[in-house]
Amino acid sequence: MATIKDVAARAGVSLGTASRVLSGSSQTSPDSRSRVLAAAAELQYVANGPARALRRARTDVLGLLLPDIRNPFFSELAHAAEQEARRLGYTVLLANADEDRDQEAAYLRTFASQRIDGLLLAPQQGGSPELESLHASGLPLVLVDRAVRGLDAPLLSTDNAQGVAQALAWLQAGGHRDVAFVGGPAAISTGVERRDAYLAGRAAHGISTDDALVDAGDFQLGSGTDAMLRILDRGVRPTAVFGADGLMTAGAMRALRQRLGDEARAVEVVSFDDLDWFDLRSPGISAVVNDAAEIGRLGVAALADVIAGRPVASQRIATTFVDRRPAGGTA
Amino acid sequence: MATIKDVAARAGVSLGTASRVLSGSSQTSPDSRSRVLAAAAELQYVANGPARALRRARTDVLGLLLPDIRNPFFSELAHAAEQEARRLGYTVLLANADEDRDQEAAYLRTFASQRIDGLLLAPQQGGSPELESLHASGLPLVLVDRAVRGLDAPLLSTDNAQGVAQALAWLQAGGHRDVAFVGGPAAISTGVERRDAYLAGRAAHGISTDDALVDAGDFQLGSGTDAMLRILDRGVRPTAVFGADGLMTAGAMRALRQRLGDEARAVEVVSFDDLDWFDLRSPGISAVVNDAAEIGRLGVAALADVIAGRPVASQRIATTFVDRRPAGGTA
DNA sequence: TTTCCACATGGAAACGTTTCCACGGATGTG
DNA sequence: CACATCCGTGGAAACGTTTCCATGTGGAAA
Repeated sequence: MATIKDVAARAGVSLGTASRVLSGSSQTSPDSRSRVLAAAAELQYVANGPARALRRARTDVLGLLLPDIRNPFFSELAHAAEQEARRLGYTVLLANADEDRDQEAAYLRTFASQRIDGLLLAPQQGGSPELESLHASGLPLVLVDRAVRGLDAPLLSTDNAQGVAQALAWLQAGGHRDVAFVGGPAAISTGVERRDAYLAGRAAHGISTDDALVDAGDFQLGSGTDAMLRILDRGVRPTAVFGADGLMTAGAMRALRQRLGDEARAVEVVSFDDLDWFDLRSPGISAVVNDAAEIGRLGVAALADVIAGRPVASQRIATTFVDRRPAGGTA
Repeated sequence: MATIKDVAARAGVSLGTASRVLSGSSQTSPDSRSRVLAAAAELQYVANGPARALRRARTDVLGLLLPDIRNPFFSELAHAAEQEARRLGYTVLLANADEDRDQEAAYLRTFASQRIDGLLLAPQQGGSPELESLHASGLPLVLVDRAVRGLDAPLLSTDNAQGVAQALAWLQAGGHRDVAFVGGPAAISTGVERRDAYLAGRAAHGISTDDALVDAGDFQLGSGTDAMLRILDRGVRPTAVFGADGLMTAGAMRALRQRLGDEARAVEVVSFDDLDWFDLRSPGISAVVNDAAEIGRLGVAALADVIAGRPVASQRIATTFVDRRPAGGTA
């Protein structure tokens, strides 16, 4: 593999000059410039990233650490973040914590060792010593989707209260009293915020406050099934279901079908997060639209600001709502 | 940020000894060992990855370049690949080509510059100069899911012919004659293989050979809708649809609903790729199960073998089939 | 013509590791 | 007791860049 030294030799210039041409950092004569470029092309020169990173003390790499890449919300977020990072000249190192604190900690160590320029993180519950020390070390850090108690970093998150209010209004318009709520983990900020907003708002929207109708999962599909089964097995018979994320809503539908068979279709469904296929089922599934792409984009932009030393504020992203109730309603 | 030099000084040993302790490469006395470890802990020493990579000429990083991370097939593959890589001591650098050749080429350059130890690639159509030269440079390379003409690298892919045969058998059992086929791109090997197997096998399974029933997309959801709309607008009226991947199948269903409304439910659907929610729709969507996780796992294992210089052979992964036709059939 | 400045260049230091080499002391064998 | 061996260590080179500093050459200004 050719080094810059080989390129310099072939071009008949010094190593320093070759570097100046190749990195474009400083003025060079048109003559040496063209000779170096030609030599580099002939030798198929590719700069050695680690060497460059070592010397410049930056890598132009951003870390993106997500809880679950198979969750469409996060894969969409990752996609948008990557596009934006690319636009800003960064490469993204994507890692998947699998909703597991140890794995998150392990990746944080890896990132620290790789000397990434900044980290975009959708954290696990409660932080970790690794996260503390990474932040304490001054690594530019931006949180997305979820907050960490006691960690002072900019956060880009959904306006959960707004989204829940939209869902509640929709439930009320449908005349529902017995609504099953499949919430998220009590240890994750989005779980808490959505649950609290729901519990606080339900009475005002004419919804039963019977807590037998409420259960929770961990934002993964199977847990939504389990939670809904627990609810149904308490003997209640909801006329609508509200899931705190897209995957758990899907899981809850599976539970409904298991217990109620074809009658499951009579139960109206609303989800926090809109998935691709929610319009394909009949009747359609209404949803709070949680703009993952926007969060990813803004997150990377904010991270770039932090890296550049510009001030950055936390931000709530507004939700919209898509009503897929068949004309005529249910009630 | 503390360096190994600081650690050595604090422990009262030479730089070389500190390195030997920290990297565990060579014997050290218990005494210096404990002193170095203590010093490292006190200083919160984190090894500088780029420096290490520069010196050792390896990074312990694998590249994973996928066409579309939002496609559940690939996000599942990525997840499994990452787990396996982690198990083998590698970090994964994940990148998303977005079904775009230029972006793929750009990432290949980035990977080359980062000096990754190996690349797991689900390529775009027809390769690229960047891919050629990367492979020519001796970078360990394993392909997943898709082949590249003229590129001699191990390939782990689905047994597309088998999967199509399973779908054909199912269609025949359902008594279908007019079957719409939404194929993949003619430039991608999986697209070609599935289409060829279907076209070659349909007559023997009692399926119409009218090519008005056949169209193609690009493996993304919207393209499935478009293809299906084209088919329907030719005036044919299929009793079943076969989609060449999960997303396009979903897209085709959207088209059916647009054109046929509630009667769309009478059209039976079978998909190459099983998605999470195919059992939730009624009637259920039958599917060829394409084991993305297995491909990801085996791909990384194969890549590790290539890196270690062990011989590696291409491999076809068998498909299974899940029949979700309601008892009693349709015919 | 002389002085000065700008600018392109060559050489060398520096980034933080790993690893080679040589040395010294302790251990074991004859 | 003498010699060979082994093992842990210190010192230094090397990895491939970027960047600082000094030098020389050109042209512009006086």
